Amino acid sequence: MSIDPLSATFAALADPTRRAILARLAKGETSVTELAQPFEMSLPAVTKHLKVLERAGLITRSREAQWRPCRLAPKPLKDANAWLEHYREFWEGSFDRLEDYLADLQGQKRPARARKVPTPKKPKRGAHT
Amino acid sequence: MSIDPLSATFAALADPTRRAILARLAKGETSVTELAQPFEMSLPAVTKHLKVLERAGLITRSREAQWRPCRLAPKPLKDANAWLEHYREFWEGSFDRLEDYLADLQGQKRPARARKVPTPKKPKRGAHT
DNA sequence: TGGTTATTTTCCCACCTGGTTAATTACGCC
DNA sequence: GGCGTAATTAACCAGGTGGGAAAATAACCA
Repeated sequence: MSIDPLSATFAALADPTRRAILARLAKGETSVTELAQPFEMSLPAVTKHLKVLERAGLITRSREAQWRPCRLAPKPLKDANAWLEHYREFWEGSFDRLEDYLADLQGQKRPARARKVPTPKKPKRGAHT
Repeated sequence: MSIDPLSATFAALADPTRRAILARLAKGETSVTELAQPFEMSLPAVTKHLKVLERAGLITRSREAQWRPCRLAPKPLKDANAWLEHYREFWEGSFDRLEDYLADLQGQKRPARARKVPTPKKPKRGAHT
């Protein structure tokens, strides 16, 4: 599995069953059986999902007699959000040089768009000193 | 692959290489070769990453002579953020009944925590009518 | 038409994932 | 100790993913 926590978090979130589990957990701590209730899958399958969530640090588990209740843990969600936040300016419409080539898109009939592609190493053939 | 877009998005974000590609793309559209530059991996490997990102709708590709420049697309990031936002109250410290059992955690020496586990089906044995 | 550059496709590999069923562990209770 | 409930582990399968090397495309240039 992924070494870095952020990858583990996103990987854990990349499954509808696990997201549903988190949604349910946001309403309060529950047992595995309770958690498995709304799904069509077997209990072991749910256990595996919980393990993924636990490895990602998204849930913590305690022991209460023979129950292992799960509780939502905030940190990974917070970290994931922090990463996304980093791009907020982007999806909200105002960017760095992004608006530059967005504007460019509008007027892509103009020959001015020639600078769009950085042309990384084209002139390497004879002038790369 | 995942049918639902959100899963596809999170799955795409669950890889450091792909996140690095997005970070680079946030600074401006570039070619595949340029994008592959900072990584140790082969060009085909990068192509595959781009395909994952494209399937998730995180990038769009155009054609500029023999280059297929990639551009960051905002929607999936926005949607992922919207999903996370849903939990913001949670990681920021004030929740529904969450604060209930968080407070409970603090005083877990008190026998009051007996209600912590919902005890889904325990009393079924003789008094479940 | 042939050459050069950019990128993708194909085929290969090892490994993780999501699911199954069957067996096993962990408690609490009587 | 033995039963019942909660949950996990084990073994297995299909399929996806991340990587590589080599070959194939695509588009421009001369």
